[in-house]
This record gives sequence, structure tokens and C-alpha cells, in this order.
Amino acid sequence: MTSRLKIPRKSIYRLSVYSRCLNRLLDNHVETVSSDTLAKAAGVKPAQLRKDLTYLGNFGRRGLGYNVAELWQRINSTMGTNRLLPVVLVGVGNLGSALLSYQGFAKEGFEIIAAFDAEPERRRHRQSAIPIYDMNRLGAFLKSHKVKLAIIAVPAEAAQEVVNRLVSHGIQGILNFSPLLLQSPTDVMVNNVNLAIELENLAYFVR
Amino acid sequence: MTSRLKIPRKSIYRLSVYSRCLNRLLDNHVETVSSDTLAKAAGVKPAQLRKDLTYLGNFGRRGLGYNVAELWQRINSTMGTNRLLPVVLVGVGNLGSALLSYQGFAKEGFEIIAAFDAEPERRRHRQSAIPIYDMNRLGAFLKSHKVKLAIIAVPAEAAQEVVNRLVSHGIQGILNFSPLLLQSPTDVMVNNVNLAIELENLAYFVR
DNA sequence: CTGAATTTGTGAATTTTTTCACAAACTATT
DNA sequence: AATAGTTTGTGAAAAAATTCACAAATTCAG
Repeated sequence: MTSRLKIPRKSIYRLSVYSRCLNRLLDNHVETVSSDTLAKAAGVKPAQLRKDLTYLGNFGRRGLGYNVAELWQRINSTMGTNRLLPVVLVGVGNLGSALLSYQGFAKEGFEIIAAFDAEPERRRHRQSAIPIYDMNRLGAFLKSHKVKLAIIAVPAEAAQEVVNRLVSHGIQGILNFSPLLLQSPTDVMVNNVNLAIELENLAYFVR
Repeated sequence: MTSRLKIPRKSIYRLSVYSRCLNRLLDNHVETVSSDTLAKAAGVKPAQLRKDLTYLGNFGRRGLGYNVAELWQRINSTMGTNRLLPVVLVGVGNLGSALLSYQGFAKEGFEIIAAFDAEPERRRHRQSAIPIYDMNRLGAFLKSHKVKLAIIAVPAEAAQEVVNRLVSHGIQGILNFSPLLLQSPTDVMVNNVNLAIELENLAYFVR
């Protein structure tokens, strides 16, 4: 089974989840885990877990399960989580500055190496180690640091313009927090996180 | 076609998106819109838009399209976005305090009426209009205010305990920002927002 | 009023995703 | 070494979601 099989997007999401469950098992010095146990921890069905794992090859042992360390290793090398990836943040308002301080990204192998904002007073006020630059330095920075990923946390009305600039300077993946559908070339991937929609969705099912 | 047809979760998500697109059309005083135009704005195929709308009944006009105001009205009344819904926030760290200041929720009909945190110094430091209470007041507050929705932005290790308390006091929907799968009764809905996984996902497809 | 042009609503076809179910492979025990 | 008990890997089945494609309804222009 060749490693360069196209893995469905949903499986990729779940692989991230599995990886986090494995972290906990590693912490507890658990050596092997069955698809049944891991699936329960990840909130999926065992058959689905096994099917997802076939994209990484066959390395479970029948009658025993998976070696936790090996499974972790395989998932993370497939996901490319092994190397530390640089990210830039555009927009240092409420949400943006929270993301700057958020420890979760660093824990998972991402480093926000710089932030950008058009407002001078936002650029001053921070005591974090991460530099905050004016928007006009964006292009040069991206070029010299070869950054591929960006997080956008600017107001809706500025978002499309920011996307255009990011794309023109070689950004290939964008995590978008602005509540708007953004136009982008097909080879640039945009993941939208819309907090209001998530709440709205909950509200509907709650009644 | 009865209104109490079960609408698939994915359609519910998209209806939220359509509603936002309609907002912009309303702002621009556009009176009617075709499935083709609206679908393009929402980033879906026209047939899918029309199929989603059939859950709300038949009210498009062939040859013309949909009345923007009516469509907006129907979507929002189905989604229950018309009334203002109270929400509590648990955890006022980096992410939590950003969510407190985030204007996006209020814009979409949600009001964070109170926040809770176990750390006294976090409860002091804020100048927002939203009160921040100690965790031991959570139960009484939920009971007296009949809140149904909660946002969790506490560290992973505290999350499950918080869920248990929320559930025991009648919370029915939880928006969870902690990077952990939470156990909850089936009649309590949990939507997970895992920022690190979103970035990881982008990173994979970017290479 | 007529005919060309739109656009909806929707069964049917297609594609994607999930789940089932079981043979094959392996472990553990005695 | 034989047997009972697990657990994987995976075709095949089922379910879910998306897309097609077209008749029916309606608009609009002349």
C-alpha cells in the first residue's frame, strides 16, 4: 500500500484527534491499544478508526492492537506535525491578541512568528515576545521568512483585502476567523472558523 | 410540507451561512435573489441551496427567484435567531477574555450574561460590563437565569469537571474550546472548536 | 396573448462516508 | 502444541450527502 494515497479530509481531521488521544496514552506509559479502546477515547466507531489507519499502512497486530508509540509516530509523520511550522497572524484586536497568547498552537507544533495590524496603538500595547508590525511590512516579511500559513482575525470588511495580499505573497493556507466567505485561488486552502455559526447551530438543536 | 421535518446538521450550518449572505443583500436593498446567485455568494452549488431550502417549505418563485426579506425571515425563524439567547462563559483566561470582548456573538443574537472563573485575579482585572463570578456561584446562577447554552474555555484538565457541573444544572448545549473529547449525556449537545486541529489540517494540505 | 428565457422543486443518479461482518492473524493459556 | 479468545484489515452493504437534469411554473418583452 503506497503512502501517497489521497487521504480524505475528514480522515485527516480524525487523525489529529487520534494523535491527541495517543498523547495521553503515552503520558500514561500505555504500550499498546486496540482500535476499540482508542475509538472510544476519540469518539468514533472502531471500524472507522481502523479504516482511517489503513491510509497510513498496515501495522496493527491482530489479537493485540497497535503499538502506541509507533502509531503516534506514523500519524504525526503523515500529518507533518513533527517539524515546527511558522505562522503569521493578521489582526491583533480582541480575538487576535487572544490567539497571540494562546498556548495551544505552540503545544501542537505551530509558532506564530509575527503579527500584523494596521492600527498603531494595537502594535504598541503588547508585552508578548512576538513582534507586531505594520501591515506595510507584511509582504517583505512573508517573502524573507517563507511563511506558508496565516491566521486572519481582522474585521469582516478588511478580510478579503488581507487575503488578497497574503495570497500574492505566497501564503498557501489560511485560518479565517472573520465571519465572511472569502474568495481565494483554488490552490490556496482556507479553513473558516465562525464562532457565531457554531453557537447558532447549538441553539437550533437545543430548541 | 410540515415544518417539523428533521433538518440535517450540515444543512443547518449552511442555513446560517445563507442568512449571512442575505444580510448583505438586505443592506444593499436587493429584493429578489436566484439560487444561482445566492449559492455563489455562499460557496455552494445551486442545487444544494435549493435542496436545503426545501426544509423550510416552498416559497421561491419560478422564473424569478426568492424574495430576500422573506427568505431571511424564514431561515431566521427556523433557526430561532430571532430572540436573544443568553449564554454563560466558563474560563476567563486568554481565549475566554477574548470571547468576552468579541462583538461577533452579540451581532448574531447571543448575549454572554455572565462569566465564571476559579482564579480570583482573573475575576478582578476586567473592565467589561459582563460580571465575572467565582465558580461556586455557577449552579445558583444557571438555575435562576434558566440558561441553556454555555461556552467552555478552560484548560483541558478542568474541562470534564466543568461539563459535569454545567450538565447537572440544566445546560443543554456547550461550545467547547478545550482540546479534549468531553463525555456528556446524549441529550446535551457539544460542539467542539479545536483551533490547533484546524491549523494542523491546513498544514497537511499545504504540505 | 405568445413565445422565449428563467428559475424553482425534486425524483433519480452519483458520489462519498460510514458501518457491518467475518476471515485471517496473532496472543495467551494450559 | 493445541485451543480459546482477541483484534486487525477489508470487501461488501448501507446510509448519507451531493449533484444532475428536467418538467413545471413563472416572468418578461414585444
